[in-house]
Amino acid sequence: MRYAMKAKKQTAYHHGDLRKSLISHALAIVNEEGIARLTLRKVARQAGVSHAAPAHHFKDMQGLLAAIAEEGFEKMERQMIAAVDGIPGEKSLERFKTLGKAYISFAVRNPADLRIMFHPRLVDKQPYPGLERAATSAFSLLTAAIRDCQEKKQVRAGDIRLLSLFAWSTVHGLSILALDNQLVSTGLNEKLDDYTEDLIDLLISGMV
Amino acid sequence: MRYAMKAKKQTAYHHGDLRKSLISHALAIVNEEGIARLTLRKVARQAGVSHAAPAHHFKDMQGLLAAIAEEGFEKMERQMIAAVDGIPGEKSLERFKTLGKAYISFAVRNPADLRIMFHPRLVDKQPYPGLERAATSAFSLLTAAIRDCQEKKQVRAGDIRLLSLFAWSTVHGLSILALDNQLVSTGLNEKLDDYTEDLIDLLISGMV
DNA sequence: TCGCTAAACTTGACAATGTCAAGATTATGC
DNA sequence: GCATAATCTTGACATTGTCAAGTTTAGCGA
Repeated sequence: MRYAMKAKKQTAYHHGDLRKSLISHALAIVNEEGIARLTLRKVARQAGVSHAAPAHHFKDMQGLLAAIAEEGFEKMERQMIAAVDGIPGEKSLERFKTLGKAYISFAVRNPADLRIMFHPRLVDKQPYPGLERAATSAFSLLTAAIRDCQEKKQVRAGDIRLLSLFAWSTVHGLSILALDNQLVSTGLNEKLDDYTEDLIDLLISGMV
Repeated sequence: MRYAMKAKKQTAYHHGDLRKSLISHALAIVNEEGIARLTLRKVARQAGVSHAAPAHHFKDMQGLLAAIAEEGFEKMERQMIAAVDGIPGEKSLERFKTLGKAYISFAVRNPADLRIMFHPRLVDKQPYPGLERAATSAFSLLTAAIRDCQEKKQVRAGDIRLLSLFAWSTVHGLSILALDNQLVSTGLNEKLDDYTEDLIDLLISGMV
């Protein structure tokens, strides 16, 4: 259905588009059972394929995670770009604010992606140049937006790295806390959107 | 050596203080090899004990993690309290700032603890009331400090939960990024202390 | 269309792991 | 000093990640 074009070529032996199938099944597992229960063999099983099949697309578990993370950063970047699409260039602060909200929005709506994107086993991205590129590229959206605000005097001057770090920490911190359900006990989860809005206002008032 | 008192009672069969030993070996493993390589059997091996021994102190892997996390939150809280110890009560903002720095300092100096404290498998703390208490208690230090600042008009009025969330997100976000070495590529790791200082100043300037 | 090479996938095996049940050893309180 | 509980061991089982070697299929040039 989803891979109709390839499905015609599909046989009992060749899957059609196993790579995509494995990735989407892996994401489903992480979403439904948590990342602790993600297993190479389970992914293979759900894709209807032998337990060693994934190794031919991703060398090992880490390879699978890296591939998912890379696509995750790309998805996030696309959504961030789409979010600021209609906003005119002179409204720098508005664009920055929207980027931050898009980051959190992506995190909350795609918890599985975020978990894998920041998985402990992927801290060292050097073995995966594609992943490294994707992560850097997404992050540089924030940096560029802040620099733009600085140039238009809408944000205080100063070390761009410090300001980026501040913004990233805040936005990433809220994301992690939110999708860890660390907020459930505080009753914030329901009004997350409101809080996100207010939080970013606080963030900005620290930067101007 | 370390457990000299108990060591006298130690025999070939009974360890002496296996619980503490297991915890410290687990932390060492996470520090040296990363949390992905933490294994119940390895911990048992390093403690010089059979592979099933840990089960008698912690029901399972999750139980071990919960115990370590609980002690981690307690350690963090103690260090945060110690950090503000000499600061007079009227310097509310100074106290809050110091708490934030202590949080990050603890995170960076005890990466293994922090990783376990916020381990995905411990998101649901309900099965571990001690852990839940310890976590809540540590977090409430921040909240109380902010409330105190509000009462002394050193921080803007408003929803205390929002401000706490903001502070926690920022501080926790920087901690996570720092100990994930997510900052290595930006070259910030060396000057982390300076950046921490500046970051919290930004944080506060968003809150006043 | 044939045939060959490489890609895609399977089968089988191995060591390691978490966890359980049952047994052995030691400490402790009465 | 003895019963009982706490502490630890032994052995076993299903499951996992990862190889190595074999099987099936696709793509492609002649």
